[in-house]
Amino acid sequence: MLRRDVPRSAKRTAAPTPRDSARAARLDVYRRHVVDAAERVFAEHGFDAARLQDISRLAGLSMGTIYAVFPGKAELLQAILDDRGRELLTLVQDVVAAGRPPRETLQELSRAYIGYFVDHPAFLQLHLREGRAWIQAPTGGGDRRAAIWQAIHGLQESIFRQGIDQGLFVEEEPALLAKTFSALDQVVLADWVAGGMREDRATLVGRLQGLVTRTFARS
Amino acid sequence: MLRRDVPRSAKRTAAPTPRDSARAARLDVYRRHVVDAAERVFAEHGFDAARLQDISRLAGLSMGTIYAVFPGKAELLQAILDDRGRELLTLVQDVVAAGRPPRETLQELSRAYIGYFVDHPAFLQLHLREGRAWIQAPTGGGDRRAAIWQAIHGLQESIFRQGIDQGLFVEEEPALLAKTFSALDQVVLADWVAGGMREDRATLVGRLQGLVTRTFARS
Amino acid sequence: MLRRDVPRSAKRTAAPTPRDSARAARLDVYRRHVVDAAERVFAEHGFDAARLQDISRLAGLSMGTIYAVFPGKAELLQAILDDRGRELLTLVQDVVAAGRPPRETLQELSRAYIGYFVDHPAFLQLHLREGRAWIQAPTGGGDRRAAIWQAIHGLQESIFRQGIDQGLFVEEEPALLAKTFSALDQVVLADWVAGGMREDRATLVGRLQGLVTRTFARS
Amino acid sequence: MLRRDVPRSAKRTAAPTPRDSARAARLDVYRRHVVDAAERVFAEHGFDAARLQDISRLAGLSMGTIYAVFPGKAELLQAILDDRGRELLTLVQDVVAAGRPPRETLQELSRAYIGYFVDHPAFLQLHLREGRAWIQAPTGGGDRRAAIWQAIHGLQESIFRQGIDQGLFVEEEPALLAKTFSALDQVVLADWVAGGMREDRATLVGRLQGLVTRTFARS
DNA sequence: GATGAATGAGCCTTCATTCAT
DNA sequence: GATGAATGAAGGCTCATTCAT
Repeated sequence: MLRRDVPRSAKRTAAPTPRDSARAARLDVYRRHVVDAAERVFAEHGFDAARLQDISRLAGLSMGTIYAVFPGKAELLQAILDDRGRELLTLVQDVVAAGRPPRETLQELSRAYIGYFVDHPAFLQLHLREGRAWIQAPTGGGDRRAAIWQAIHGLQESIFRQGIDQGLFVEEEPALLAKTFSALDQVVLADWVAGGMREDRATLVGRLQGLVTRTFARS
Repeated sequence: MLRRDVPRSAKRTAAPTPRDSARAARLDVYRRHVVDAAERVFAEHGFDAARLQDISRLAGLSMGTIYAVFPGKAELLQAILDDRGRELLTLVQDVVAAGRPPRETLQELSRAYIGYFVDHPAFLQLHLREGRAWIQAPTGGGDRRAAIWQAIHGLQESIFRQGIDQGLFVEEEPALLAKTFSALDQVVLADWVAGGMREDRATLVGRLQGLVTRTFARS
Repeated sequence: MLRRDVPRSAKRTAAPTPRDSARAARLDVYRRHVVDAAERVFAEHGFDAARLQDISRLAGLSMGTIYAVFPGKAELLQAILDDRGRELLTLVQDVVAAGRPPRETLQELSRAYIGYFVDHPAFLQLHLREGRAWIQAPTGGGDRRAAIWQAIHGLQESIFRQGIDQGLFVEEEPALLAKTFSALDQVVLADWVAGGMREDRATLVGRLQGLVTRTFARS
Repeated sequence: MLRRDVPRSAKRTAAPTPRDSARAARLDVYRRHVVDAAERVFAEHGFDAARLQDISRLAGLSMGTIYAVFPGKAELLQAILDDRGRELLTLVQDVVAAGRPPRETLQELSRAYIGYFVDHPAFLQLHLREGRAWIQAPTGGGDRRAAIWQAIHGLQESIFRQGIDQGLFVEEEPALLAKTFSALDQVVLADWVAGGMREDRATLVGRLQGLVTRTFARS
C-alpha cells in the first residue's frame, strides 16, 4: 500500500516512532559489532594493513552494513579512538570529581587507567600502535581525537597544579607532568603486553603507582 | 642456463678484488643516500603512506638501485631504525664506558639522547611515529630492531642496577626503569616537536635531566 | 515448504476474482508512481548514475514494491520509454487518422510533438539523454523500444509517401525523411532545453513548423 | 652511479634532452593506443558499462600504463571526444577557409563530415551514444567538450549568416540552422549505422547533401 | 651496472537486488 | 502484501616490485 500521508506528522520531531527507535537500536548494535571487530583487526595488523573484508567477516556483517554505519575506513578508526577516548575521559572526570587530595587522586587515576586498558586489551594494543594523539600539540580542537586527549590532560594538569601549589609535587610545567603520567602509564602497559600479559591487574596498578609516586611526589 | 662451474670460487673468501671493494663502496654510498631519503619521507608521511617513488626521487636514485640495496620497503624502514639504533647504542656504550658514577652517567645519557635526536629531527619524527620497538618484549633476538633496543636497555639496566645497589636509585625492576627512562625521553622530545621545535638543546637537556633525577633518584 | 497441490488452479484462467482485480489495480497504481519517479530521477542523473534508492524515496514506495512491479533497473527505463513511446504513437495515429492533406498533417504533427514534450519536460530530458531508439535499425521487433519508434516512423513515412506521390514533398527515401523529422524535432527541443526552457509552446511550434516546411516541402 | 649533478642544467628549459623526447614519444604512442582501445570499448558498451580492464586488455597495456597517461576514466572519454572534436574543428576550419560561396561550402562540409565519420566508425558509434555536447547550451566555455562544438557551430553559423545575407538560405536563427545541420548529419549517419553500414561513402554524401540543400536553400 | 617505465595484484567503496519480518 | 535493511559482487585506482634497455 502507498505510504500513508502522515497524519502523525505532528509527532515527527516529538517522540520517535517505534520504528525509528528500533532502527536506531539496530544500527547501534551493528555499530558496536563493527567497532569491536575493527578494534581487534586494527590492533592485530595496524590501521593500514587491516582489510575491511576481515572486519566484515569478524563482525559477521556485510560490507554494505559497515558502510551503512561508517562513511569509511578512516572514520572507523576515528570512531574507535573516539569512543574509547571518551570513556577514558569519563573515567578521569569521575576520579577528579571525587575531590580527593592530589596524591590520592593520582593513585586512583593510576588504578583507573590500568583497569581500563586491562579490560580492553585490543584497544590497548591499538592505542600502543596508533595512539599518538596524546603527544600532539594543542591544535585548538581541530582534531577531535587530539581534543579528547587535551581534555584528559587538562584534567590531569589541574591535579598536578593543585599538588604543586600544596607543595606535594615537583615543580615542573603541569602540561609536561601530565604527558609524563601518560608515558609512565604506557610504559607499564607496554611492558605488560610485551611480557605476554601475565601479571594481574593489581601488580600493574602497584607498579604504576610506584613509578608515579617516585616521579611526581616531592620528597 | 648452464650452471657455471665456479673456478674462481677460491677467491670468494680470499681478499676482495679492487673491483669488489669498489662495488661495495658504491653500494654503500647508495645505501646511505637511500636511507637518508627514506628517513625523511617516512618521517613526513609515515611508513604506509610513504611512496618508494618519492624516496627514489629525493635520493636521486632509480627504483632499481633502491632494490639493489634493499629487498623491499619493509627492510628499508628496518635499515633506518637499525642504523640509528646502532648509533644510539654506540652513544650509550660510550657514556657507560666512561665509568662515571650512576647519577652522573644518567645525566650524561640524557644529554646524549637529546643531542642525538635534536641532531636528527627526521629520525626523531620517524621514531615517534613508528618506533615502538623499545616497548617490545625481549623476543630472544628474532627481531633485530628489538634486539638493539634490548641492548640499549640492557646497558641502561646495568646503570640502574648499580645505582640501586649503591642506594642511589629507587628500588624497582631495572628493566622497567630503563623503559621509563626512554618514556621520559620521548615525552620531552614529543613535547618539543608538538610545540614547534622552538626550545634549544640545553633547555631540553635540562628538562629531561630534571625529570630523570626526580623519577629515579632516591631522596 | 511442502508444495501445495493447487486445487484452485481451475480458477486461474477463469474470470478474475474481485481480489485479483483489486490486486491488479493496486499494482497499476504502484507502477505509475514508480514510473513517474524513475522518469524524473533518470532525467536528472541519467540512467547509469540514477540510484534505485532515490527512485524509491521519490515514489514513496519501498524497494520491494519497485521490484514487485519491475524485474530490474533496465526494465524500468524500458517501461518509461515504452509508455511514453506508446502515448506518442497514439498521438501520431490520431493526427494521421484525421486524414488531412500531407502538409497539414505534418504541421499538426509538429504541434502535437512539441506539445507532448513541453507537457512532459522530465521525459524530454530523458529522451534527449537516453533516447537513441529512433535512430536504431529496424531489428524486426526484437526490441520493443525500437519497435514503437518503427511504428511511429512507419506512420510518418506513410504521410511522406503520400506527399511525395502528390508532388508536395521532396523526393527522398520516406524512411530517411521520417528520421529527419524526428531530428528536427529534437533540435528545436534540445535548443529550448539548453536555453533554459524560456520560450513558450507556440514559439517552438512555429519554429519547428518553419523548419519542417523548408526541409520537406517541394517548392 | 649517482645521478650526475647536472652540468647541463643550463639546457633544462631549452632543448629537451633525447631522453625526454623519447619519453614523450613513448607516452604519445601509449596515449594513442589507449585512446583507440577506449574508443572502441566505449563505442561498444557505452561509457558507464565499459570496464577499464577491457580497455587495458584491448590496448595491450597494463592498468598502470593507462593511469600513467590519463588521470581516470572520465578523462579518457573526455580525451577521445576532445581529440576527435578538434580534428572535426580543423576539418571545418579548412573548409571554411577555402572561402567558397556558402552553398558550395555547405556541400563541402557535408562531404567532410561524412568522410570523417566513415573513416572513424568507432568514434561514430561513440558520438551517437554519448555525444550530446552539440546540443548543449553555450555555457561560456566551462566545458571543453562543449567549447569545441561551440567553435564548430560558430563557424557553421558564419556560413549560414553569409548565405542568409546573400539571400541564398532560409531566414532563420543561424545558431538553430547550425544545430539542424548537425542533426541532419546525425540522421544520415545513424541511419547508415542502423542499416549495417552497407552504403558507400558517396551515397551518404549525396544523401546528406540532398537533405542539406532542401533544408537550407532558399528556393 | 643503473635506470625508470611497466606491471598487475589488491583494496575500498557503491548500489542493484533479495528476503526475513 | 509491503517493507527497507542487508547483501556482496564488481570495478576504479594505487603503488610495491620487476626487468628490458
